[in-house]
Amino acid sequence: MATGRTHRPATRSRGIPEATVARLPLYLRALTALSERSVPTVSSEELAAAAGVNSAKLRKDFSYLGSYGTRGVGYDVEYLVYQISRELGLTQDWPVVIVGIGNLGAALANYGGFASRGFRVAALIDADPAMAGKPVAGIPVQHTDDLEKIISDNGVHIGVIATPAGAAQQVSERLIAAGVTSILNFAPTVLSVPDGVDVRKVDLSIELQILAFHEQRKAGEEAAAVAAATGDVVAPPPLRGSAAASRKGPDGDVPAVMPA
Amino acid sequence: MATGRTHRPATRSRGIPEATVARLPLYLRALTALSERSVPTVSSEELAAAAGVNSAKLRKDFSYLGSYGTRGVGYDVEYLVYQISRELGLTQDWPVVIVGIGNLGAALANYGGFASRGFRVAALIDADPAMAGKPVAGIPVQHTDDLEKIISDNGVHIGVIATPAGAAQQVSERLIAAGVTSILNFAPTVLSVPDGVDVRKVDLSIELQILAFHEQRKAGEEAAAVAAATGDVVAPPPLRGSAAASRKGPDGDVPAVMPA
DNA sequence: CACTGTGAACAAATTCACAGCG
DNA sequence: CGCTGTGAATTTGTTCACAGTG
Repeated sequence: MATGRTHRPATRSRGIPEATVARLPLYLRALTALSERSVPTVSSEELAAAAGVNSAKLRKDFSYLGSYGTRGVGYDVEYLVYQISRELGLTQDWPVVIVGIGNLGAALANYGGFASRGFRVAALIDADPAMAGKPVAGIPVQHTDDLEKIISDNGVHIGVIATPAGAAQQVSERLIAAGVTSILNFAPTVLSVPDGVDVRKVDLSIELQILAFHEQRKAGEEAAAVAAATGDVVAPPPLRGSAAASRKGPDGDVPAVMPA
Repeated sequence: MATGRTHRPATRSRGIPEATVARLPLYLRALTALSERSVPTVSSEELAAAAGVNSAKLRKDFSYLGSYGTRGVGYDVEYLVYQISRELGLTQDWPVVIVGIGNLGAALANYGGFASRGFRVAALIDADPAMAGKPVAGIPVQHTDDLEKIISDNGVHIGVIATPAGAAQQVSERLIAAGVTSILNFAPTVLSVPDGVDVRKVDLSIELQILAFHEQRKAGEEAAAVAAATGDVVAPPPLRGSAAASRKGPDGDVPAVMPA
């Protein structure tokens, strides 16, 4: 849900569906685990279970990559690991910079999963002069002033923004001007970037809000079940403020279980 | 991309599309910013720009909530803030526990955006006895042994897992047994949970891999553009291993720009 | 015979385009 | 007139179900 498909609108239809791309890392992880256990082959059924999807979807996904399975047998684990890695571009090493070395930035720098799969933390950058030189996760923090030089010296194309929201847009502009074309944004802001730059965002509070929505709905359903049994009219779960006077809800005036 | 739509498969069609739910927090954030600047009304166009979506989508999204706008004018900011908050269940307070107080867990605990919007960190839990009692973000860390009691004493329904991958499944089982029905999972594993439990996952390395895919594609396109100009044949960007002998690619044997 | 690969059916999400209201 | 709200068209994603192959 992150990338605004900012760049080229799928020029000549050749291409793997975005939804499939988003699942490839999942398959890759499951396959890597199998590989470590020296499992030679998997069926679509088994692999799908391990990746948490259904097998039809997995087979369809793989069909976009090519015919890499063997009918009656399944997929060769090692071979698939290789193919997916290559498709994702993980056979090369991607230098990454992290900008904003606060709590989160430090946590990201320390995150092991980074190095394991094709990514290398090339530099840590922070605006606080007091941080400069201090090592975090074994890498000395550098000052924002040198951002452009760091990017170009290291040939960085992928940047991670873990700054406060207020700084994110400006940081992204500097990153992009210096040559970054993919950004992973942890700051709770919408970045506006030129075409050709991909942005994905990770936002704790958005995820929690989505969970809260479903959680509230569950509470509503419970109440409805009870009410259905007792014949009561159900009021929407939380307080409904004074405002909601006389506006139309989605379906007229039906006393719905969900807040109208 | 996270929730496996684990629970009830949209029982009686009444309901807001998942894609819309996922955008409501985005709108809410943009609206909150406007509200702080005391802007009284916004058009769908303006708000859409602020939220990083297009205006048709925004209007369609809002139409699922009801008719909250005024034709010729736009939307009342305060009123919309209230309606969306209510829809997302943010008019009530959600106590949340964070399990796994390592680098990431600590960063999450310190994250301000938590409290701001209806969420309250009710407890921090870690398996390391040495951590017990130590305050993180002003909250004393408690030991995993007391997990069940903490959950039920605080009426927690939402849990955040920031443990190592190996511990995540077991932690989720304990959380669920104790009453949690929504989980935000930062551990790089697929959790398997019973129906009725929602899981959303946040995974740095998956996001980076998706970016790498697009990044690689960009490199390919550049090369293609150059090749088109010079008449060269283009080889797929990174090394292609020895394995790829004689398998079918997605579209026969066309010498494609993208790795076959 | 157990599996993959895939057309065809279906469902969800997005976008278009405009009627209709304030 | 300027905007929202929404049917209809389109695109994207998922699932079904089975032909075909090792």
